[in-house]
Order: sequence, then C-alpha cells, then structure tokens
Amino acid sequence: MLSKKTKYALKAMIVLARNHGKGPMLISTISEQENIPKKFLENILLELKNAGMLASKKGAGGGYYLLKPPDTIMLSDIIRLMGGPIALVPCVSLNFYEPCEECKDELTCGIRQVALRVRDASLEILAKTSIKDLAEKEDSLIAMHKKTRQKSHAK
Amino acid sequence: MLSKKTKYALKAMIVLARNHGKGPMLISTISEQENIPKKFLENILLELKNAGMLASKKGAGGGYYLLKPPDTIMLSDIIRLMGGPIALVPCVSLNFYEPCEECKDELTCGIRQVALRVRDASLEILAKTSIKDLAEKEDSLIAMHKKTRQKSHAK
DNA sequence: TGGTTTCTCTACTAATTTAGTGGAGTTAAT
DNA sequence: ATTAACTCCACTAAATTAGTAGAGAAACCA
Repeated sequence: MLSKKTKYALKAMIVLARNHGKGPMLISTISEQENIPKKFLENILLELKNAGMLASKKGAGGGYYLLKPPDTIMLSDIIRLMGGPIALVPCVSLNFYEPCEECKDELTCGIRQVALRVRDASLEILAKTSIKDLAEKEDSLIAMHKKTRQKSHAK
Repeated sequence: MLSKKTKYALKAMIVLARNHGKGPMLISTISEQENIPKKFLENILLELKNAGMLASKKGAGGGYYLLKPPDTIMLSDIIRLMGGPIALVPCVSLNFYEPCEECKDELTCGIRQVALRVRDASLEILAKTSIKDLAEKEDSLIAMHKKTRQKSHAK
C-alpha cells in the first residue's frame, strides 16, 4: 500500500502539473484543494524540492512550481522518493535493495522470483505514466461525468 | 511491501506443498527449516487452518498438512488471507475495499485509475502462480545452482 | 525601514501497525 | 497416565507512519 505521505505527494504533484506555467502555487491552496494537512504537506513539498523536482519562491506571490515539464515526471519517481514500496520484498527493490533477513538463499528463493515479475509489471505502468498523463486523465474523467450527470438529470 | 507475516505464510505453504502427500509436518520442523520464530508461526498456521487452507492433527505423529492439492492454492489467496496488500490503495482493493479518506471523488481520481491497472497486472501474476509452481521452481533453481557450483569448482 | 507573506528547518509527539512472546488448555496416541 | 502436539487468548515491544509546534529566514511591498 502507498503511504498517505506518498499519496499526498502524488496528489500535490498532479495539482502542480495542472497549474504548470501559471506561476507558483501556495502550500495552503494545494492543502485546501486536496484535503491534505497543511503542515504535513509543507514537509512533503520541501522534500520534493530538495530532490530537485520542485522549485519555490518565498514572500508575496511566492509558492511552489514544477521545475521540469510535467510529462517528464513519472509516478515511479515520486513514489520512490517518498520511500514508497514498489517491490513486494526488499530483495527485489531496484533502489532500496536489502536482503530478506530470514531468507537462506536469495538465488533460489521462489518468492523472490515472483516478486521480480510483479515488480517489473508494476514498473511497466508506473514508470511510463507521467503526472501530466494523470492530470489529463482526471480532466477527461471529470468532463465525462459532468455529461453523464446532466443527461441523467435531463431525463 | 509484504509483511513478515505474509512472507512467513508463503514460505510455510511452499514447504507444505513440497511435503504434500507425505503426512503431517511439525510446526517446529517448518520453523527451523525456514528460520521463522516458532510461536509466530503457530499463529500463522492456525489462521491458515481456520481459513480452510490447512488441516492439522494433534498428538504424536501430528502436525499440519495441506487440505487441497498444492496446484489449486494461489499466492494471491495466501497474501489476501494475511491481509497483505495487493492493491496500492484501499479504494481499488477487491477484497478489502475502503474509500480513501481524503479523496474527493473516487470516480475521477487519477491515482485510482493507475492503481487499478497495477492491481490487475499484479494479480495476473499472483493469482496464476500456485504454491506448487513455486516449490517446483525452487527445486529447479537449486538443481541449477548445484551444477553451476560444481562446474566452477571443477575448473 | 518595517511589516507581511510565504517557505524552511528542526524537533517533537501521537497513533497505528507489525512482530513477537507467554502460558494455560485441549486433543490424540501409546 | 504420560507425552506429543496443536489451540487460544492476552499481552508487550519495536518500528513505522502521521501529524504538530514553533522559531527562523527570505522576498516583497509600502
């Protein structure tokens, strides 16, 4: 499962992707729009900034904004940064490898073999979906549902 | 990430799969073979039993054994039973659905859309791999590595 | 310059989940 | 009866996650 921290980071990045090119966004704006505790979000955005994914400006008219085009920022980048789990077991994690303490022989561990396949399948999706993709997907879903609601209302 | 409990359950089930047809196995045997704390394993096996995956016999010559053929027990069955996470977010979990508290609209949530795809991809693997598959895979890996070691030694 | 806005940083606390243990009880075999 | 095993409940400890507090620093604006 993704931690809340990771989910918050993803949501914030999607909002910033949608806002890309329109200047900096306030922490408090994002926090309100997405129902994220403000103080918690501060930490998260700072972390994303320190990792080079965001930039910020202080003072009036300041806020956070994306440093790179939103179609170059992949979901897997964000999840990894937040320490979120992509792999099922640490011994198949590409970025946070650790041996499983109780495992006798990694090379012949059946669980590990399956975990490798699951990791690859997940990564195939997460490393190929950008926050721009998601922002657009949400927009189109919103449009679709608006129509549906109008129709069922009109009837 | 899979919890230790889930990993222990998988390992125990694989051992039991390999032993299938040869009578009951002691908790302590499994515990020693797989480096699993005995008391913890007791709880886990009991849970698997109560779920109908295992049966047990008390007294001398007793122990645990599989109730169904090992090729009908899928990894996803075990992971789910142990409350392990297959889905990245609770709102796409087939068996443990829960809305994400902070989510405004599930139907238009982009993260949810991706999580659905990841879930399906993972399940495609986990629901089609049985503990028999894994036991056999391990056996063949062990055989393979034995050869390799002999060769490199002979050289 | 002084005040206001907004991010920055360190350090904590609280809540939850995970991992593991203890010990008495029950069932079955010999 | 005795011994070998599983059963069951209740507890503790450790780790992780979630969230908060509050002083500080930079930028802007009057």
